[in-house]
Amino acid sequence: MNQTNNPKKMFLEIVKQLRQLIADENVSVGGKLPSERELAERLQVGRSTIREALRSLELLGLIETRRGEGTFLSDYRKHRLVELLSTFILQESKSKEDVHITRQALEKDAIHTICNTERLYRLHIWEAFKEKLIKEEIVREDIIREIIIISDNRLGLKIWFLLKQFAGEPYRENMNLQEKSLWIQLLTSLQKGEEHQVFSLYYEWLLLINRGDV
Amino acid sequence: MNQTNNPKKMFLEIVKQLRQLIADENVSVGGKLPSERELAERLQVGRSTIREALRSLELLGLIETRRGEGTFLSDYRKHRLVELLSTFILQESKSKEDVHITRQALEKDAIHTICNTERLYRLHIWEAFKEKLIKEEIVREDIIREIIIISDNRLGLKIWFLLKQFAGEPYRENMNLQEKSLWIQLLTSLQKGEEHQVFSLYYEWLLLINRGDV
DNA sequence: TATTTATGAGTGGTCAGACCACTTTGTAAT
DNA sequence: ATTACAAAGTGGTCTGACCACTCATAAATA
Repeated sequence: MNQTNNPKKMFLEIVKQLRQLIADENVSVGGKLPSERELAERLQVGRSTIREALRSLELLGLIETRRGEGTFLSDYRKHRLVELLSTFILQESKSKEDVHITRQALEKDAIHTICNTERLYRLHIWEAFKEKLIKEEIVREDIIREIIIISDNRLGLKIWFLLKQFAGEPYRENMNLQEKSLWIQLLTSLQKGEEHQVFSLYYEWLLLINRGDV
Repeated sequence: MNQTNNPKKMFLEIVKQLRQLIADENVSVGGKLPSERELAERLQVGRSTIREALRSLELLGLIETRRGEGTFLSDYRKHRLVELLSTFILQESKSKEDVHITRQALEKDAIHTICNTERLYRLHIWEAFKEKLIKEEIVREDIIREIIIISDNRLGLKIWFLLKQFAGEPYRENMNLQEKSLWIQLLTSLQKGEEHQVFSLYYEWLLLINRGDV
């Protein structure tokens, strides 16, 4: 008969009302929500229904609960978009190559961004890694992460971080002399904003670390 | 004392176990999950705990429940992540900008890939849209999606699709003459593999559609 | 026999009450 | 004034009980 055979899903209604309540009472980030028992009474539903709604929001990372204390509105910047994305969507396209490509897309974009807009910060990269690079112990991850951080795309950083984990990349290996040399050149060019040269070196690096696999 | 004072969150554990169960028993899209009462017994927890986990997944749109019938695994493409998070999160402009940037990174990477490797398929793009573009009704989304599809990065496509929804972009608007003209040029260049020219036009297009905002 | 109707088992939806574990706070003993 | 203890408040979980609904089966009917 009707397209949605469930005209009412109480717990969904509660989710909506909770949002309303948060807005109305101006609950700020970190602020405390009414207790489950109080909410049950105020919204005229059973406590279990309230809990179903709260647990849903908790899975999304929108609220935080602490036993014995209460329920708190969490920083919405801590949402789990990416995590949930990876959990439920990334599984389908297990293709390792897709992960590679996507991750590299983010890396390249960060490089592009830095070369074209962030003159001030380009210095930081080189300064931050100069000594470590020349001396010894440093892993690729630290450099690349820093590059993406400086490009100031937090969402991209999150996704990149996940993809890195997911692919089980050899990102934590120590670099040999050849690779270090390459990175020194790359960072030098990056500092100068020589985009073309940076990408040239980046691709050279990709060939170097993928000398066997993929 | 400890940073995470909640070592166990049963309902989160159940969410995990449900995923495992779905994988183990090879429940396919549209397939039926065990009843709540059976799950409670099998996983050795109360029915209310099972329900909290199921309701969380339902809010995400990952499962579908029908009273009197049961619980079913729903098409993952129907998930609600985007709507939900956008209502809570997207108020912050920086997030929105991050979404823009990340999405564009994927688009640019697809263009790059096509220009450099997919000689054979470049023809398809032009052929596929030639008539529609010149004639009339076509939305941006169709073209860009096709480009990413041809670049053959399925993961990138999924993420792009999500970000597009998330940002509520004007992707479904019809294009005016100026925009169409731009795309015709762009696709022509793309077909020839003239990367530099394609990017030039791409950036021109970005300026065009963002002529007011961002 | 074929069709309709009634029944009951199974399922999700909701509620109420009971504990438990934990935190905070206030009070009483020192 | 400090410490120790008790009580209240909170989330976490379980149990049992209904309700509303769907579906398969059996019974009654044509």
